[in-house]
Amino acid sequence: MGESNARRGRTIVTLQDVARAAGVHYSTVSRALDPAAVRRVSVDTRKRIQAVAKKMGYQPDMVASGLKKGRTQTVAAIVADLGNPSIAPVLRGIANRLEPAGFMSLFAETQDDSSRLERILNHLLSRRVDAIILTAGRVGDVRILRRIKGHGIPVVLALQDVPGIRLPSCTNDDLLGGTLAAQHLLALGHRRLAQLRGPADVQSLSERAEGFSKAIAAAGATEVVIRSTAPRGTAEDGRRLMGLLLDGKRARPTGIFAHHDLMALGALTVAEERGLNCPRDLSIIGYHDLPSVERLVPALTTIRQPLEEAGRAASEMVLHMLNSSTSQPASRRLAPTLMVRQSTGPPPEVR
Amino acid sequence: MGESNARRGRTIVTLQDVARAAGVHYSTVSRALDPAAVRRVSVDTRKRIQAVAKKMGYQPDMVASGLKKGRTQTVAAIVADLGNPSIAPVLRGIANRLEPAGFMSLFAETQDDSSRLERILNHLLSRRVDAIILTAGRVGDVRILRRIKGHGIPVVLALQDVPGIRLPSCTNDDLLGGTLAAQHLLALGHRRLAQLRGPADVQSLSERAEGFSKAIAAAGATEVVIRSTAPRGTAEDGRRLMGLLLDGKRARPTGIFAHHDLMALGALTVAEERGLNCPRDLSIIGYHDLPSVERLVPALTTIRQPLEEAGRAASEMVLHMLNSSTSQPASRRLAPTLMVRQSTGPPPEVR
DNA sequence: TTTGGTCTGTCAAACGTTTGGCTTATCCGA
DNA sequence: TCGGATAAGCCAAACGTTTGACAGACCAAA
Repeated sequence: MGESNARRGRTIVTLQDVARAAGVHYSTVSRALDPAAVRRVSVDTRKRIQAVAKKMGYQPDMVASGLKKGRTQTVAAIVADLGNPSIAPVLRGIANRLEPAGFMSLFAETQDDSSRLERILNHLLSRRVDAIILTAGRVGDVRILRRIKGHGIPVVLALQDVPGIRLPSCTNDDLLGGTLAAQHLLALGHRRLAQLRGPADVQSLSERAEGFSKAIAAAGATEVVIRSTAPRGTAEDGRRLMGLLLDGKRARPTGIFAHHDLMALGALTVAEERGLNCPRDLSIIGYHDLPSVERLVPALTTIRQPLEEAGRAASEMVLHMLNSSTSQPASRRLAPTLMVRQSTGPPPEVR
Repeated sequence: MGESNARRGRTIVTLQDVARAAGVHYSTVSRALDPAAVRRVSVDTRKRIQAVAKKMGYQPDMVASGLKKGRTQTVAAIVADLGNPSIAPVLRGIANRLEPAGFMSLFAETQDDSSRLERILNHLLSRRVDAIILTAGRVGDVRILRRIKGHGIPVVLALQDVPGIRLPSCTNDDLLGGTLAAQHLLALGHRRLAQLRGPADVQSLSERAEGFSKAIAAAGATEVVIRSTAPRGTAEDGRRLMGLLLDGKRARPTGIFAHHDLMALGALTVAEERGLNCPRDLSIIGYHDLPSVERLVPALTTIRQPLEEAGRAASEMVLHMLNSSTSQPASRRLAPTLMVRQSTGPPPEVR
């Protein structure tokens, strides 16, 4: 044995090696390098051993340590689609929060495939990751999650909720997002408003719609409703819905809330094509604050979600659960913020 | 001991447990479950053990296995910036190629921070990943890479090259990309061409420029060169450079090659602002084929890089190196393809 | 009956840590 | 000088696998 190391030319320095070089037992080396085990080794042997270890380039073997301790100082975040632009900031938030706490974050992608999710989870469990963060996926399989939860390691959700199982989660407050959009337009003086909806079966989107509609109703303004086939939330949908809206027989609304920046973009181009100026003739507000929309002409007013914060918050929950295995932390809803730019302004009748 | 498992309520089923239930020695269970160890256990005990293992929900412990075998069936891919839209397809290519070969892919992000890269590499090594793929990062620190390479595990580069160390890599042929752009415009009849350059210190970008210029020179056409301060490759840069180009005293070029789709977008808006129609008055070609540019008006002609293919190719190299530890595989350059859409057409003088 | 060979399966030693318990050595006060 | 406390470090048993060596059973050939 040890063959494979030798064959591959690895030069693994073990506790044994350091111990031999320092003239002590290897358990002493282990303790000398473990900040928690102070008092078991005198200050100067500790110093000496540390020096030797450093000189020899000793790196603790997390695999061996993991086997013994049952923990590996690793947290995995699983996402459905790495191409989703909302994801990178969340993962960054996770890594940046977890690293100072002594945990490495590793990421895996399910590609929206439930069987792949299962394989990933099995692998991670068998690699003894200390916790798992599931973020922004349509996770159909509650059964799998139940098994993981039963396994005893912390599982928290970020940017999503899974019905049918009680897991701490950290989501964006889409109700508030819709409300903010409405309040902004109302405050500018708009009285006829409309929304370009995304897919209704996504919970966060129906919350956006609800928040928007309620705020309008509360202010006594009117909402023009578009009847249409189910949208998917793309720029094309934005064009299509905006077309329907402008073709409608009712008085044209002046304030438009698109459920996604891309839809807002589509709507903007249609408006321009028809000779309507934004924000002079109508105001458009998007959702997500995609990286590019700030630099559009006109720069898009939109709702920004605190994505890094979501990752951080999820990590806090993980750390909490790792420390006190008893209580499950409460789920959190994060408040989005309104980014006011050039695509919204007072309606024509006010000026 | 075993405390931590119990305390956390984990129910880890070990070989021992299965062996007890099946009434055999645990090493027999190990062999019964190892497809490579056929012939060491009779076909019916094997069947029986497999059934018991399945019923008990046995999952092999990769940590223990990793400790014993020195391998963990895991490959890590390290990226600089997960927000880069080119990255997700590469990672997908990696995961999809490696999974059928029995390896799990895990991802980590350096956030373009060299010290973080070092921490990540140390962690991964000490977790005994079997290979590392570095993709699309500005990796300054050759020293670190040398150490990893000396460690004996396969390291391959995807979408980047690191000068100063010989590592197998898998990059896009930007020279060819530039050539394709030029040839397309020349074939349409354009004789006055220009490029909107990205940062010159990025090797791939200077290759694009070189491929473009050489093809033009070879065809005897003229290239209008823009003098400007260093661009960063954004939409603003596109606007700025296009502005300079249109303000120039020389005859306006009709074929424009932008080094990045975003620059092409910026250029397009400037052209429209000045009343120039694309593709009637001038043709614009971008680079990258970002997800959105297909649905622009006009849809952008651009160069697509085979990103998934890059991930796959890098994975092939890894597998090759894992199997035959002797030879280092040859680096590969992948050919980009031209995506012809509506933003290019024959120049005015030809029609 | 012995010899030799194939099949199955058991034994036990690793892999590199962590950690409770134990053995010394040292020091202090009586 | 002695008993006892404390400090410092050694010992060895885990953790859950993998795997070479070995043992017993069975069969065929001699």
